[in-house]
Amino acid sequence: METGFFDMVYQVVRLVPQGRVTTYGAIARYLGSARSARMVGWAMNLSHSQSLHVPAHRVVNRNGTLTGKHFFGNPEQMQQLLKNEGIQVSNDQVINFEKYFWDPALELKY
DNA sequence: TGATTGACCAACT
DNA sequence: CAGTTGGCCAATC
Repeated sequence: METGFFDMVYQVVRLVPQGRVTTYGAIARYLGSARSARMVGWAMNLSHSQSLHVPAHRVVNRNGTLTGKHFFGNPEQMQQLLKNEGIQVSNDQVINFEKYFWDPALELKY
């Protein structure tokens, strides 16, 4: 098996608990500070195209902004999914982002 | 096959 | 304070 960066990204994102969110940078940092957060967004782009079960709506940028909302069926889809998990979103930003933030480096630690 | 780009982030100018 | 640049990996042109 090729242990590509993308595969690891998918693994981590899949482990994000419901009602929690993480960031591109946090994932990238968790996999190795030498990596870059750009790839995480790339992986998400591919994940939507392919039939991978990745909750991309739980991944936002470090500011808590829904940068990838436009990549869902409808831009409202991402916000609705988060809201459905009990996360309030206003103006494309997660309310109390720090509170819902799930850092793999802290929570996962593997 | 080389160059470009892409859902980011932090540092620098 | 806003715009630019470097970094990193993989896919697309």
